[in-house]
Amino acid sequence: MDYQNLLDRITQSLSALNKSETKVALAILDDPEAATQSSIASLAKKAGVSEPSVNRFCKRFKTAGFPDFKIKLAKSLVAGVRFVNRNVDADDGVEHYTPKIFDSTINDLARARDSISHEVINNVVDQLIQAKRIYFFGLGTSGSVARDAENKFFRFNLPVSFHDDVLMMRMLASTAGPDDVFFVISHTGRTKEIVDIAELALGNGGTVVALTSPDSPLAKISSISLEVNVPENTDEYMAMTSRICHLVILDVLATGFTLRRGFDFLPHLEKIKNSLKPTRLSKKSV
Amino acid sequence: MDYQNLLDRITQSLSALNKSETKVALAILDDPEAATQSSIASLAKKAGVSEPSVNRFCKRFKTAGFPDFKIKLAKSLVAGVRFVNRNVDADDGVEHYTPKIFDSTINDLARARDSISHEVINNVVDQLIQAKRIYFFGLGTSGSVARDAENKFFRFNLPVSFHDDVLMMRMLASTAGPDDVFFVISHTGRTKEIVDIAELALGNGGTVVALTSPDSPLAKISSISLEVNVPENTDEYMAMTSRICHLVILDVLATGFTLRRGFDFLPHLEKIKNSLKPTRLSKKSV
DNA sequence: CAAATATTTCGTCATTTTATTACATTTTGG
DNA sequence: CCAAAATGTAATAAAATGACGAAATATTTG
Repeated sequence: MDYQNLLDRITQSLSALNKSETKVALAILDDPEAATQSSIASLAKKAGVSEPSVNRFCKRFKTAGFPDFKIKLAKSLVAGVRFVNRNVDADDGVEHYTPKIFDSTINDLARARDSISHEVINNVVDQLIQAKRIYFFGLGTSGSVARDAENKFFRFNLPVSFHDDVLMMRMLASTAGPDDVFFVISHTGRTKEIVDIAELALGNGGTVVALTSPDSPLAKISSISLEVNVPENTDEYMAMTSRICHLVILDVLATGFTLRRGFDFLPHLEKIKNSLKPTRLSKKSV
Repeated sequence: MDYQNLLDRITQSLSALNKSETKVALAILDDPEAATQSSIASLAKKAGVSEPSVNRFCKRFKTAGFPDFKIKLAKSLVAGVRFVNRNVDADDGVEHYTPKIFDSTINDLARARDSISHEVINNVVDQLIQAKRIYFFGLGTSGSVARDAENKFFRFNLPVSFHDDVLMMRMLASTAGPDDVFFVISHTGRTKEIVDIAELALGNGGTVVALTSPDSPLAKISSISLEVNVPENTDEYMAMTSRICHLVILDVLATGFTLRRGFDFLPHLEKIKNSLKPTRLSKKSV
């Protein structure tokens, strides 16, 4: 799926266009909203070119024709989903940086959604279903992701734990068995300790599922790796969105898990829900 | 502009449609993306109705005609605006539930982006800037969010800690001072213990910032409350997206913090980055 | 309750609008 | 002045819409 915004592509290639194409481009950029509403004839008239010129313009941008072009254009016009230039500037006020951060997160999620391998997800769900025991490992930010995962999978009545302590990880990895799944989370996939521990677990017959970036050392050695390609943000201001993607992927896995196990697990989930009720203030009180 | 999503409107009015209109609606909902690509003829065929029926359907939804309808539909399909029918069904395969979960998360983020108060964010950033000490509190899932927050704010060279242990929380709250900010995270905002602790901290002169749902007991008593309205998911399969929103809001706050403090902090961030380098495997190795 | 009538729903077909293709002409650059 | 690219003209094809009437459904009335 093309997540490169059409409107931006037009702007960017303005200089590379020939005479009539430029006319068309300007006519569109002048009022893109109007362009999505008009017929090829009226746009041609506005641009001062012939209808086939407009048509050729559309094909130049790899769209099937004018109607298809209009649809792609309309999509790129939707409020609040500008995929470009969403970096925070030093002089941004709160009303600028807030939507920018949301948008860049949304953007990365959309990317992850379209690039994730369904087959791998299925395989990982298989592994989790078969596991007698699941360990979630992560350091730093990924530690929080691992902690969240524990919280989630714990509800499935499975022996599951999370660890953000390399010594514990090492000990557990060294006693790994064939029924143990080590779910190792690492944004970079190149933290020495983590890679070592994964290798240790593998060496002892455990299964290592990695949630990390493509082609990283961790991804390479793991039994299965869920690879998320989130562009590294060199920008100091920028949030690390990879952890958000990781969390959502864990949601996906948990869902896959529930679906596979079938409805027999719902009562169990209900029990956990109920166990929390006494700790809540009722909606009416206070 | 109509910010009521077309796809949404179709789903909602499903019950009010007559026979052939229902057929058209189902054909569209089955694969909205495909619908935006097809001609009136092919859609009519897929729905098993005549072409004018499709046309009438379009006009029923206050669009000029089929082409206009397709454009409005396309807009409602853009990432972050898929408000509809994204609940996981029991018979969904991996290729269905994966995008659904991503989409519903994206959707909630877009909602949060548009509903969050910039003024409140500014106020919270003010509080964080002034704070001599920041405590992030959270239980369960929100504990992971708090942990992530600690990780993030720690980089600002501030005394900051996270706690997911109610006893610790209580002790810290009971020794609260005017320079202490208690950043309390709770999805529901109605966990007794948490509300008690917040009140304790307030009583001792501390500032309580809540990240929770609107009108909850916690929101009501806190000094400032960042309210996120994420629709409660009754669906057992569904992921809890509120924590994702919370994380992004913390990213926003961290960004606001950095911007406010100015560039003097960048060297400090650089130092932390460098401190992690020796733990990484180089890109070339392995 | 049934027949008659009105109303809504929906398809057929003709018409119009819109987009595309093939080809001719013009322009541009060497 | 020729070759190649760019652009327009006109014919064609495709798509969408409108007018109309038949069928189905609902409503009234005897």
